[in-house]
Amino acid sequence: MAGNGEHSNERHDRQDGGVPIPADFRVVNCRLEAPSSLPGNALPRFVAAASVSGSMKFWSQFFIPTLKESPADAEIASHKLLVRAGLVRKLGGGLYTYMPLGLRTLRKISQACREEMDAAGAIELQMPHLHPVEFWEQGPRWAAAREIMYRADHAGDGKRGPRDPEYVLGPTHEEIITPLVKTEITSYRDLPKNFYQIATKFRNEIRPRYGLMRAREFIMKDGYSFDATDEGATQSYLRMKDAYSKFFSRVGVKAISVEADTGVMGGSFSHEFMVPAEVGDDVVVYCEESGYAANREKATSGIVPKDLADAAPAGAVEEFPTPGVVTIAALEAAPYSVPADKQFKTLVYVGDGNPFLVILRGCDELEEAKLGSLGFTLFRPATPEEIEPVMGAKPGSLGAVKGTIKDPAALAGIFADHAIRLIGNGTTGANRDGMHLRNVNVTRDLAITKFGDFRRVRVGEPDPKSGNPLKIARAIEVGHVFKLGTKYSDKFGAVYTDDQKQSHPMVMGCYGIGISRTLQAIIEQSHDNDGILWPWSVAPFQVLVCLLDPQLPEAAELAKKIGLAAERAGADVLIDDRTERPGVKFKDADLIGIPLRITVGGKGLKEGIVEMKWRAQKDVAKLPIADAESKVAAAVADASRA
RNA sequence: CGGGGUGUAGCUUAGCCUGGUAGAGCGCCUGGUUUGGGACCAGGAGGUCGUAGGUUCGAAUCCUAUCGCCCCGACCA
Repeated sequence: MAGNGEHSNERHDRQDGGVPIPADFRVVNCRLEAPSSLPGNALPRFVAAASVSGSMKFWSQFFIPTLKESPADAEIASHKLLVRAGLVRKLGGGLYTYMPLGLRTLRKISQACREEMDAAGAIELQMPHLHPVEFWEQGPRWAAAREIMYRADHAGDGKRGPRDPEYVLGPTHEEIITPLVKTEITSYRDLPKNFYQIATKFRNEIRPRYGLMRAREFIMKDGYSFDATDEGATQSYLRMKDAYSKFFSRVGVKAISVEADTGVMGGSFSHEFMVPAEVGDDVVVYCEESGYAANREKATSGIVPKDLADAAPAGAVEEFPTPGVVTIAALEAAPYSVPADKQFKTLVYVGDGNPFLVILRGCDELEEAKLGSLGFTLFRPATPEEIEPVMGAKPGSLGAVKGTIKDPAALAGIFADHAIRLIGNGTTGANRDGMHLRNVNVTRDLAITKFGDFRRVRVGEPDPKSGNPLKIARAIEVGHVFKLGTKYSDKFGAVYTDDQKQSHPMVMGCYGIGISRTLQAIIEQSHDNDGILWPWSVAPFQVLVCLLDPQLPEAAELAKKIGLAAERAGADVLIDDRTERPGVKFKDADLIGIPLRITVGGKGLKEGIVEMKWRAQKDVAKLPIADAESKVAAAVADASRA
């Protein structure tokens, strides 16, 4: 390239047949050095860029910045290890650079995912990250989705002009793939189809934390299936669920699938893949005996017998004064002494602008996610200012007894948890401050719009299947399969024509795997006090040749030969050729967690041996030098087969 | 968005309460002694104490604002 900025004035000047340079691009003092002027060891090398494996790497020429101490902002083991082992570095809250070592594992996870998706019949494509906002505005969930979306306007002078296009950064891609399929697929002959991509997603997490666990920018495999029939969609769904199980076991993650919240979509269903972990921010309810497992947002229990008969009224409703009593606990105490499970809890929510009531037992907690089944697009707890004009009293004295609500016409509904039928006759607020009602009978006195399951399940309650006590554990969600139905295809008009010339909406499913989150989940699930224990399948390198005396030519030569033997056997090999003391090398080796370590040193050479040690095991095998290459190759072959 | 905390060298941090012009460990550089589980000795570089105001003779320290980060809650894959 010419060494001045003259051509910056020429529109679309071509540089050496390369890309055109826009007229406003100014080249200042730009000079490219000829490759021959580079020092010999800096000559560019061309290797298969997309390949995870490749020629073995030498630590001294690679880049693995390990740390002795954990960063101050890391709370959990996997986050600390990610940073200490040099896998990631933080740019800002919820934003991480994948360092060379971390990128290798990330690629292996992606590749395993890709292979399982392909094997299950899914087809890879790649959609833009930058979405014209109209696609979202036309979609069925713009109001809710915009809360987590980033806007991406042209930076320019810092303001978006009225005629500038407006973009958002994609948090997921239903709104993009559905219009695509609508225009490209119109016949039943082209169905079913299942598309996926592995791509970065952007979500404005209210509170990013735990490193890659909850990030603003993260890598996700997202897939979307399109079927002609509901039955076909179920088949697609089950095929994906099966592929997910294969994927997680392949990358060494013990994930369990649980029933998940389906939100506003009646008739659809959903499973999440969960990794049990102390630090998980999801909660799983399960029963080992029956195999029942569900996200707590969705979980039900069998505390209400199916054959429960409604209680007969215990007497006339009676108002009694309760000055200052505004909590369940206060009414439980003397002198009232009403047990919490004999109280009605009346909550006021606002759904799409209209207040509605939720009635629970006093001893139960609302599981807010379950309100999603009521069909509101957005809902939230009502404020005290909103409550009083409708109910006639402040929170603490509320109830749903017929005739006591000040403005019942304002309510969008009164929704009751099934468990209130266990109360039969109980106590509730009178909708007059300082007053409650007793002898309130569920059937006689309450005008329930609809019964449903709204309460949060507690540990030890009977499993809905077997009746055994339910257990509860924290978990990390790493995958989610969702049968969507026609929510998006209806909205975007993604229809096909069947063999009777009839038009139908396609039946969709969507499927996500948190690739970067899985990376961290593996570490969270597989580490010890010294560092990471990588599963063979995703280890950034599988064999580490620990060369203790790189200055000894025969040691260095042997290390290289063993490394090559391991590589020929199918392993990715790292040779630690740094001039560090042995202690440092061993500590680093344990920290970065390469599964198989071969130690080559002057001391061993004198004995005529090298050492072979698995990261996950304590014992060290001494291999005669003559056997070293074949023994290592055999170990690699064994591990690769497992 | 509410509550709490915190910001000092690349990393981990002391000093702050009680104002007097910044100290350690790790890492890094130089030299030497070492060399099979994070060596030792000597020397060295590196900090406008997040930023902006204010109080004061004097501010890392006190006050105000602001930004970042962390924790709890709400919310969310």
